[in-house]
Amino acid sequence: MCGELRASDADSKVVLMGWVNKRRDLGNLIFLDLRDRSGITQAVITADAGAEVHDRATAVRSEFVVAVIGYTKLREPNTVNKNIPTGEIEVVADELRILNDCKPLPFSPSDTVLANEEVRLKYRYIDLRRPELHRNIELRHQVAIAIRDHLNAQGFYEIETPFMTRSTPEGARDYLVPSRVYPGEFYALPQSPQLFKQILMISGFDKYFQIVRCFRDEDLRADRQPEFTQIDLEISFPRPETVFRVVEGFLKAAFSTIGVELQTPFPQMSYDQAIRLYGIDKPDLRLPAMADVRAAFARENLESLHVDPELPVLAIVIPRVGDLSRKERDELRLLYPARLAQQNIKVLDDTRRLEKSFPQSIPKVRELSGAGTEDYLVIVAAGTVSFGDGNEGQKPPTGGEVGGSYRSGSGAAGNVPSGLSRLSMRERQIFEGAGQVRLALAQKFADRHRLFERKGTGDDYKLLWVTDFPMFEWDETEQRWNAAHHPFTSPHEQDMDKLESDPGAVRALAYDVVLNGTELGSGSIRIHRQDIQAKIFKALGMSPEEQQARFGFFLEALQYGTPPHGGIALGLDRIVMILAGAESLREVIPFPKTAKAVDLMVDAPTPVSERQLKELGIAVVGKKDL
RNA sequence: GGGGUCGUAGUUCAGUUGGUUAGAACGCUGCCCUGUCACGGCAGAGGCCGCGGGUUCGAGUCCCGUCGACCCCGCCA
Repeated sequence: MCGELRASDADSKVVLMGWVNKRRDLGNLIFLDLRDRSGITQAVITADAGAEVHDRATAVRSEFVVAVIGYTKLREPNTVNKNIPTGEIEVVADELRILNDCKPLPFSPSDTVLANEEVRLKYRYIDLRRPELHRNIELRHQVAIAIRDHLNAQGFYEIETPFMTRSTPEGARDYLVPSRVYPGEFYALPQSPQLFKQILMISGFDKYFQIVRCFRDEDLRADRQPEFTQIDLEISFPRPETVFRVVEGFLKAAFSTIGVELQTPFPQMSYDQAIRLYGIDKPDLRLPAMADVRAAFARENLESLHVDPELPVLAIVIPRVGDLSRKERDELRLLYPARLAQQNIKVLDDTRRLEKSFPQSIPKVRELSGAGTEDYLVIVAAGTVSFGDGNEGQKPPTGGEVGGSYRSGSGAAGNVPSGLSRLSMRERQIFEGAGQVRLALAQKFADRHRLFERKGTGDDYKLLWVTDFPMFEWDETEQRWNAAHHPFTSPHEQDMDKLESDPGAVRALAYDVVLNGTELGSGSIRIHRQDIQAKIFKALGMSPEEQQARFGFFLEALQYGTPPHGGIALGLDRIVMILAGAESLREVIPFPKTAKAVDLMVDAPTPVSERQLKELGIAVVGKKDL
């Protein structure tokens, strides 16, 4: 093939077939760069090949499909091309056959500057010829194979589940498929095979996996497509660690396809710790953690800064950025979340001025946060005075003495095993606000701190498990508790008694695997007992009728000998994206959709004929008047 | 649903304060060229300035609307 010939192959007869990547016509001497999926080889057409071959070579253009018959020749030392693996050799053509011509292209796979993504997506088949996309698709294949091999070796069965099904309990909107046989009724495409895999456990297939397409009708992002691929698995009789070891095993196998050796087991961190140290539930461990530096300041100092001394004062350290000018800092503020002002959260970014005002404090801050003098230091803290608005649910209490806002008192009892008090709403806002500032800064100064650069070692990839997620989240608009993961997630045994008294304190046996600040996958130990399931539904405020209507079949199944079970699902697209070093999922999916869920190549979705609609019993209403 | 960036030749881009003939590079067409690899040289073709409206003597440029691509928030494990 085109990318395989080396100096050792000199002087052999070869036939190369491929696309003309580039033609260089020097008159009586013509070079063709021949490309196939393995790479590029230069073919030479000299006068010796005869007039007919020469004429054909003259007629050739970019992306013609040709066959070159000839022999391999070592290049003269001064004509070797060091930029390509086949550069020491070339194929001297005796014969050239044009297998197919090619119209002038909207853009060329060999272009160094990429065309607009709209054009690339419309002519996806041309864009896909680019070696970079070829590499990504190959990588995807290799990763999938490595995972299959690993799971197969561990005794997992790959089992398919239906695409035409009914809604599963994830919270996203469904893609619906109308039924001709039952007009007015619909299948739903699975958001995940969640219930089917749990049923498989009930059926005794105690190790299941599937590399499977999932569908969610939600707004898209660079790392979200409406259809995406999950590595889905479920195990009977597991502890969370059972699942962790399996995932670590196949990720290790997947990463070894790019020559990276991962250290296992991955570190673990509770959700609570993640919020406190990183202000987010998917921490990027490549960057330093935040530190509460309240102790570095005297209470009066904080008060003089209008900072609430009862709440965390968080130092964010961005290494090797150095000091910033006033102008730079002003520009940075635009990057901070607008919410901070509404929530009355202060960002103190003028360290020099702080140092002047509080000469003893800043060295202590540096000590507590580990910030060197080369590093950029920002402090995020809760403001005491609300300027005008600040109306965000709980106003900071007026008056001098400021307690934590509601709920923080109850947490001090120490009922959380980590020994930390439970986060109040206000504390959460501060941690999360600081976490966002931290990420914004890290992104902005990536080329200065250089922590995102790849060295090609396992250090480039910081993986961890985040555990002990809260079981429920409070839904402000609906004024009720929602399942944070899904309603079949098992609570911690120690927290069972709080299901009714204090749902917000119940921790779930749920876990995420996180890589460099990206959530790769999410799973849990499931509920296998019907009585506990009923309690959860009750805590969620779901009536028995509603339970029956949505999950009746499953609740029934639970009662027929369900083993303890649990599992996880990981986003294959995201894994490959990170391994490929790509910025977008579209770079690792052969036929992706746009941010508005349109396939520009086939032009989908489209309206359908009245006849088709009628047969399905569907009438379209609310078409935009045009 | 909200915010931002962008839309000019096949492609990537430039286009001054609103001014008369809208430019460049690559690609394309023709000619020349035996060591190129971003080949080189000469000549040429190629434009609904996304679309619709407005302001103006005059709009690629200003205003309003609309469509599309991308990024972010909301939403989504």
